[in-house]
Amino acid sequence: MLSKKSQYAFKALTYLSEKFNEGPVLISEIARKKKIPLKFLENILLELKKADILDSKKGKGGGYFLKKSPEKIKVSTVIRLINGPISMLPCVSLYFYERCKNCNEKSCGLHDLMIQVRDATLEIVENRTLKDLVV
Amino acid sequence: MLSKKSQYAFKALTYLSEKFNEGPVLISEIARKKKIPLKFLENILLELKKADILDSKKGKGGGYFLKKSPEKIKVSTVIRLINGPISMLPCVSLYFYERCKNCNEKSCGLHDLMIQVRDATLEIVENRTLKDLVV
DNA sequence: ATAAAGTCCACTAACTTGGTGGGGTGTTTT
DNA sequence: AAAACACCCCACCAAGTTAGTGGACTTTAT
Repeated sequence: MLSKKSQYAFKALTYLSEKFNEGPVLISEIARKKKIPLKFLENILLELKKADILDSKKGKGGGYFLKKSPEKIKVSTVIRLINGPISMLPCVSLYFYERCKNCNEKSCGLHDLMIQVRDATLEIVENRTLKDLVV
Repeated sequence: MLSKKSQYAFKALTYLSEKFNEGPVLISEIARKKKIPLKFLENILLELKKADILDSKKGKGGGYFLKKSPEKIKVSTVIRLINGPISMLPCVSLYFYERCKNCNEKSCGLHDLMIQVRDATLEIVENRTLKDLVV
């Protein structure tokens, strides 16, 4: 399941996608419009900034804005950043791989199955962007 | 991600699938062969029994065994029982549904996307059984 | 200078995960 | 009948994660 943090991140990013190219948006505005706890949102946006997804401007007239256009930001990128692995097992993860102890991956039925699940999921989230979230 | 508990459950169930129709298997045997902490495994097997997946026999010659044949036990059933929801959002879950507050499901881009992910995942885990985990 | 707005650090309550310990209950064998 | 066997059940625990909060600091515009 996606954490609340991830859901907040997507809400905020969707909002910023709608306002893309309209200049900086206040954290407080996003928090109010999307009903996200202000201080928590602060952390989230900062994290997205450090990951090069958002940029910000301080002082009057400042705020947050998308660093790239919405169709260039993949859903999978946001999930991995805020939520963590997309795979259901570490031994099957592309970005968070850890080998299975007590299970040789060559002959593990669960391993093979979870690769299929991973690929089916990636097929979707790697090919959708913030643009697709705006309806 | 699947919890360690879920991974243990699948290891144990795979082992019991291999020994299907060979009579009861000791918890301690499963624990030793699959390297699962004994007491933890006890809890897991009991839970699987209460869910009608396993059955058990007490006293000498006792142990655990599959209640149905391996090809009748779906992977999805086990995941839902031990791990919880398969969906990435509560508002998209078939078995653990909770409505989204602050997000009308009619017009939520993330909602629609996560339905696609859910269906792609279900397509796999609903159509695989314990039999498929034995290689 | 002052106010606006993001940055950073540290802390916390509640919950979940991954266990462990010990006694109780039912079955089989002797 | 009693001992041995093996599952059943309850309660507890440490560590980590989640979902925040509070307060001081820095940068920028006017």
